[in-house]
Amino acid sequence: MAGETMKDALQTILRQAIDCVAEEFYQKIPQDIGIPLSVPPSDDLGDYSSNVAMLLAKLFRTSPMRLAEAIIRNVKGEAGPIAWLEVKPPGFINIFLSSNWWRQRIIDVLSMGGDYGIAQTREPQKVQIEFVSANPVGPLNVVSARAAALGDSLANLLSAVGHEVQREYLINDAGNQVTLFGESVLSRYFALIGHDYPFPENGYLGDYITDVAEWVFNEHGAEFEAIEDEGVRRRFVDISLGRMIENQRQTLLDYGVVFDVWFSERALRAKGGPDDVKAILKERGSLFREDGALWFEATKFGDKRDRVLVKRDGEATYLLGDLAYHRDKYQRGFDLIIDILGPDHQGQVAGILGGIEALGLERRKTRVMISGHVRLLRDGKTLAMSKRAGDFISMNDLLQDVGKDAARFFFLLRTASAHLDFDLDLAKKQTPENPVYYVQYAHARVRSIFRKAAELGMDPGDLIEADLSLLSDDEAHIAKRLCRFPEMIERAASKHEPHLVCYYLMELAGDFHRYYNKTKVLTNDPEVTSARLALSEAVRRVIEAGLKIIGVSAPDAM
RNA sequence: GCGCCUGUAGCUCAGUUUGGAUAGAGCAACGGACUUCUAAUCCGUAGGUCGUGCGUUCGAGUCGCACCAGGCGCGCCA
Repeated sequence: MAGETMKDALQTILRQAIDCVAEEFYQKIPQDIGIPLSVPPSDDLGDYSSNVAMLLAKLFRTSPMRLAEAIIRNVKGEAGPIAWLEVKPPGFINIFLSSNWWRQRIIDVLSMGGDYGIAQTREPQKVQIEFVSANPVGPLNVVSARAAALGDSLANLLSAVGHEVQREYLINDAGNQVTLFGESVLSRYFALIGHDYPFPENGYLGDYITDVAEWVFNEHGAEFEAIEDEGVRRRFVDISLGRMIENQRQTLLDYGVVFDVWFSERALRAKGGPDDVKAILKERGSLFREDGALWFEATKFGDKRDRVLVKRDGEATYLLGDLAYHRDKYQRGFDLIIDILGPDHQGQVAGILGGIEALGLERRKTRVMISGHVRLLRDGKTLAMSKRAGDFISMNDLLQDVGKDAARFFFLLRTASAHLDFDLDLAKKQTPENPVYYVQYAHARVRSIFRKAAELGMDPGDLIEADLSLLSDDEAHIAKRLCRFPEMIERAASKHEPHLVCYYLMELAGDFHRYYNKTKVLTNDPEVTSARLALSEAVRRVIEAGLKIIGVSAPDAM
């Protein structure tokens, strides 16, 4: 069923039935009606359920119950997976799939290998996701860690449903903060080579500045002594900056995140990006001068106030650079541009989107997501952090402390925009309170069963050949969950909500843990054992696939 | 003041996009299960004015309006 989920199939079947009923009632139904399908609250209400009769009753001038009855009379599903249908007041159509059909789906999982849940969408899009994009003047912090988990998982999800995804990191390598960073490092560096150099006002105080200075000194010695020379100074700053960027890249790599493009803002400026934006906006009549500054008439494009693009001193503002950047993205031909911004950037969203529109670009191609605040808790208390003073928990510290798997999983446990309390003690605990281990343990348990089987000299044979009809209804219930994996992936991808993956995995792991405690997989009956091993292996593969999407490892043993 | 986010069990949160059936999970509490493929697990008990009010609807945690509470953002900073 590559590319088509169970839901799609059922919708088609219902649609056909409704068309038949429409003829019966001499009614035309609009083409664009959707057929809502949901999973009912309990198993005795069916495997899927639709309220479509309640929605169409008025149109058909009949009661929801009568319409629902008429629809199920017209369902032709003899050969299909539908076992029977029921109508329940006030007009639900409940669909029961045959238990045997569910069991057979285990084969799908096993035969599709790592591709289970990976479907081709109807319209593959070229998508760009830009995230993290932290200033290269310091180590990444925990907010970046959250954005990284979010962006990378979302990218994985969108790829999984067939989009072509590019991960991009914008390097803010132009501007004041870079100068300030350079001066800060320079001061430490000069101390190392035995000279005085004033530490800049509002300079960066963190230890990492000294680390960078030491690194430069170790690599290049006193080579930058002649700092008065503009060329020497520029090289010093570039080298220091490069070191910092490399540091960030390494941290992200440790986190399992690899960017396809590292986009330099400086290069964009050199290409004249900001000038082009000014020219276009001027031509379109969206600029004006006031108080010696150049303004963009953002209020005409949905912003609540106008925005400065070029300051009185001739310097470009952040917004101008960002508009140039977005224009560049549009020129690169993406169908969808996703920006994941930190919570402190929410104030500029209206300006960016307004500017995009003012440039004559399709505003709706850009989707801005705000990744929420992160508050770290230790011993039940909030950790205060100050970046300028260099007193904060970096992303590196976090990875050292709780590890990549716990960090990524915890960040995805909340919806993207909500504030998040990250309990460092909990994330470290190797106890059932910690959901990461719960899921990983289920995976390791399956591996363990197979190890045991081998130890006992059992030959499970080719699992695809297993006689799945030997499985019980309890086991079919797990197969149902497996079938919903592709639906969940599609939903998570289209809604841009990677956290759904975590919740699905916790439920599937729960199913398996319960099963494991209740049922022995390895038995004296080779046929039953094979069938149970097939189910277990299918569970393992789905857990592995789900964990892969959120960038968490699937251990063989714990 | 304006904008964004949040308010669901003692705690941390799903569920709100597209209204639907007895509102879910984990933790904490209490009581149980290890001669067993890993007890990092499982079984059971208990726990709720879905912030408040009004409205729309056959039906509202979900939609609309108003209000209350908390967080954040509102620069010719990035």
